[in-house]
Amino acid sequence: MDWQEGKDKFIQTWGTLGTSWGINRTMAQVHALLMIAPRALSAEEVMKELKISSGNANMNIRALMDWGLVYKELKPGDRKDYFVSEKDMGKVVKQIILNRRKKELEPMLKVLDQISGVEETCEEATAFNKAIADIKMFSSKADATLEMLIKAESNWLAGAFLKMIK
Amino acid sequence: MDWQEGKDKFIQTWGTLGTSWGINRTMAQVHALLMIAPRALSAEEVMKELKISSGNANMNIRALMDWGLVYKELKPGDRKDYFVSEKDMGKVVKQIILNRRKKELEPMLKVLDQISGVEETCEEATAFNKAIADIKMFSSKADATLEMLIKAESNWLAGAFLKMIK
DNA sequence: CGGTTCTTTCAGTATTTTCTGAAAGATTAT
DNA sequence: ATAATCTTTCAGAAAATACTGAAAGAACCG
Repeated sequence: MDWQEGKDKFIQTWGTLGTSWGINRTMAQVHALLMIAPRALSAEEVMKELKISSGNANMNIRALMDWGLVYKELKPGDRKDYFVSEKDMGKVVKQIILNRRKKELEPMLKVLDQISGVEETCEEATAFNKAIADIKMFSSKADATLEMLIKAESNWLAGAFLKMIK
Repeated sequence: MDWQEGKDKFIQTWGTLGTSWGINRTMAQVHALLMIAPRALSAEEVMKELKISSGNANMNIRALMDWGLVYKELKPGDRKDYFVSEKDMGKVVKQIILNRRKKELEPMLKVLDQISGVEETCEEATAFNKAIADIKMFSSKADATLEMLIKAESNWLAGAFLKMIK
């Protein structure tokens, strides 16, 4: 297989994967492109490579920077912005977990607190309280674990895996 | 807070959470509803409760059954189908991991194999091979770990957490 | 300054995803 | 069989999401 073909296939696949994780296709494709680029790319190069508009490129690159997956790089004597991706998959996953924990798990825990202990005026209410208590316990445990993981060393993932499967 | 209010809030929140995980809102809401129900519900009850059409209810309930998160329950002398949700959060998460591993991680690994080792005719191709090799190694590790987890016993998650945070 | 180059915004458009409801298909009872 | 009840399908409609490109905004240069 030649390089061009491999590259296109990878970008396409990564985009599809992103879609099923609630990340939009283009954002995932930009990420894929930067992951396999041997050097920083300008927004213009990204636009051309993926055949997307300037607005689209700009917005998705920014989103990736917000997620901490892509960094801006300035070259002396050049007015363009260049972008590089984090290439260590362990760090990529860590950033994603970090973001999602904050954006999803934390709000969920907040709501669970709010709706804990409704008045048990009927069978349904009793079942409800029990279910919510279970979910809350599980979620808190998950939250605590994730917090620990992201604070841990850079090689946390391999370590965590080892402990888990022991 | 009274029961009705808590229930609505939970269903709404669970639906929103589902959305950001690539699960459609209604499917997540049906799941939420069944999670907190003290007994099996009929499709009709689901439709009324969530104010959705029969087709929509039917399709999403089926999807939940495909995921192994909801089971059909028949009552003697009643022609309606009733549905119950898996309520043990550990099992719910396990099912989800199982499904996503099969639907996402496995195809990804396949593609990575296909695009491994493109001819190194330029700088880009070399960088590409390196990036792909990294991603492949990481993904295989993750895959192996997940396989182990889902084969482990039912209380695996709590156990894993305990080991991790120790 | 005024010109040049690059970045950002956003209203309108396009695409994708999801939902509805009526019709067709099953299943059971009489 | 025929009717009654429940389930499934699917074409078209609606809603949600993402994209474009032109215009406005910055930053830099001479």
